[in-house]
Amino acid sequence: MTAKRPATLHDVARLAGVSVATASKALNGRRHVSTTTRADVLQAAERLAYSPNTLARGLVAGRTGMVGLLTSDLEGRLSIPILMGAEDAFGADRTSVLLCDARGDAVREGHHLRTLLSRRVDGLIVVGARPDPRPSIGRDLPVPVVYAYAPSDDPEDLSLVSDNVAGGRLAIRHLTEVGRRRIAHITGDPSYSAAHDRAHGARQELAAQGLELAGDRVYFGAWSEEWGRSATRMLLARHDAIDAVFAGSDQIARGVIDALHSSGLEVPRDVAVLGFDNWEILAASSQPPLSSVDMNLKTLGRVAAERLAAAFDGKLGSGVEQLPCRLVPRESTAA
Amino acid sequence: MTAKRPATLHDVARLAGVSVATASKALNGRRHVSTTTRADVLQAAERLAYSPNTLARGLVAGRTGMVGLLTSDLEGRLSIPILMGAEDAFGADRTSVLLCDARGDAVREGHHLRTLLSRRVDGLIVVGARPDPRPSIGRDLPVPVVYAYAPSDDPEDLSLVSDNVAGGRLAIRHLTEVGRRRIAHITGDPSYSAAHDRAHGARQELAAQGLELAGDRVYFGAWSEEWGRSATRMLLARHDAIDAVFAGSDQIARGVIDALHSSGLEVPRDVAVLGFDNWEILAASSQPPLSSVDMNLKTLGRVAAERLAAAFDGKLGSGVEQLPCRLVPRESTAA
DNA sequence: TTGTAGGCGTTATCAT
DNA sequence: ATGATAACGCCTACAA
Repeated sequence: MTAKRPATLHDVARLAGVSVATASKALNGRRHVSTTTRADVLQAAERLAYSPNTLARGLVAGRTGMVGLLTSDLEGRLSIPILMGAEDAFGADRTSVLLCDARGDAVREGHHLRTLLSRRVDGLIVVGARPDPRPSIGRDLPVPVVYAYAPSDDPEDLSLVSDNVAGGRLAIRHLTEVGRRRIAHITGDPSYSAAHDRAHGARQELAAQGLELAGDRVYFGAWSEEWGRSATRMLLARHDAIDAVFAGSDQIARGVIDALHSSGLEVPRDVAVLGFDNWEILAASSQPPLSSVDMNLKTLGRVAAERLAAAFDGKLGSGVEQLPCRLVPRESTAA
Repeated sequence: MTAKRPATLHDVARLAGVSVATASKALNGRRHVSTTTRADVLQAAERLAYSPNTLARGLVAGRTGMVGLLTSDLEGRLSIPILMGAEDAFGADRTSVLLCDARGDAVREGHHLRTLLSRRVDGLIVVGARPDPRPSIGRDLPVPVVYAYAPSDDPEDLSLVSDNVAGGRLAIRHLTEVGRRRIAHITGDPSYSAAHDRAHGARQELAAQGLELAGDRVYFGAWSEEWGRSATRMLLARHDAIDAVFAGSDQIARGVIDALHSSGLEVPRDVAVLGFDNWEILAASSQPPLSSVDMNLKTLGRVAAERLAAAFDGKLGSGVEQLPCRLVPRESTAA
């Protein structure tokens, strides 16, 4: 409620009747402190509710224990899992995350970048809004930078992305494992490289199994339910014997399910539907619950943190590192 | 990429051939510095790409320019808008936000709290996962605390919440304005005070207009699509002449729409449907797009920041402050 | 107008 | 085992 100045090491030392140096050692568990002295100091700290000033500590250590998370993801759908993964990897007590939302605005991003650097963050994680290459935030920054989800367009930077090709393969493998053979692929905006990568992976796996893509082609369109619905209608109008749809996103998948139901088809009995993103709120509450490919964003965050931590002492790698996706089966593809 | 030590004020001063004190004054625009000296210093700073160390500055100023955002909201649906509002109010360059996710774990929350305090944040915003009173994080904290979305159970704390009663009234007013008279209310888990508040507001406004709740009672259940569906079926089984449903959440609303469609009813022609939360991803991609009551979370964040800023010099208020909701009309309630 | 000196809270070095 | 003391980078009296 009110403002009483927090106790300093000085206060603790004085109360314990020792010097600040001794108090510091005692509190940090360093050697060369007698057991009794240590106890005295600890007790004094306790009494004063002493909490070390991390700022001052950082000043001398040359490390702040903070990393910046620079995102353009307006809803937090990407940045929150990534943040959680990073927190897990760092250990929340040693490293805190400063979250800055650039809201897709380059000016604001530059602004946040300067602020973060002036706060002397130990490292930076840059999260893009879409999984395509994005402009690098610069080469000669004083701290290591890891790009997550959206890779940097500078090959010298280190980027961590989901392996969308493998994700596409994974999707088809799952559908064939549950016995489907006539699989169509409805996906989103063809200007997204991720759409092509997933489609490419799907084709690879189909070919490997001697199957062909149902519906004659990949249905590119938009990342929306509406596109899922209309593409499905187009697909059904061909009167192909479809028994599964691999959708490029969960939103599309919901549209697909919707259109299938409208046509009197049952999911998964007549047609299995598989989504992508595993956006919990959409996938779990879908009717039936939607199987989906999860991009392991939390792992992405964890690995980003690990790479940063490694870079704190040593050097950072470069290039694009692909991380595997994971399949989350629910009822929409039940056997 | 690599680690070259950032320039310090010392470096700038040396390059400009002045003392650090003069350099400091020049850079901070203080008086008693000759024009030429100032120019020299600025130029030196420019050449060295000098960026002041905010930590060191905070150490002497006694203010860090950081606030902690302690959340339990796993998806960021609440905390991200609140964070954005806070950023707007503070001005992102003066104040940064440390986001910590307690993941609904009291131990982790205490941990984060200690970390934030030891980082000497200037203030704290606590965001709960559900809009019911939550345990206070403590009375005698050294910094001002504002609770957002979920109020503190300690009346001495300052809490900012959405006015759910007014939200309920708003919902009914909108539905009657588009000509509906037989309005039912399907809402979520009755253990949520927000469910009762919204229902209460709805009843108030209905009474004020001389109307009665259709369906005989408020349908409490769960915050899920599934409940929306089954409640709607129950409702329709009564063969009342419903012409609108006010749903307690967007998820419920989607279930309602789904069940209405299954019964051959058209939205909004036969039955208008209004949601609550205005969760963009759900509301906008619904079929038809869902009108919804928005809790103005961004405003909540902005006001939280304002209250904190006011508390930095002066004292913080207490009690629960209710902020108005806003209606976002889409097609599901079109006239 | 400019520079010197002290202090913010901590840690680390080096005497004692 | 303990305690001065010097950093860390910055700001601000106060002196010159």
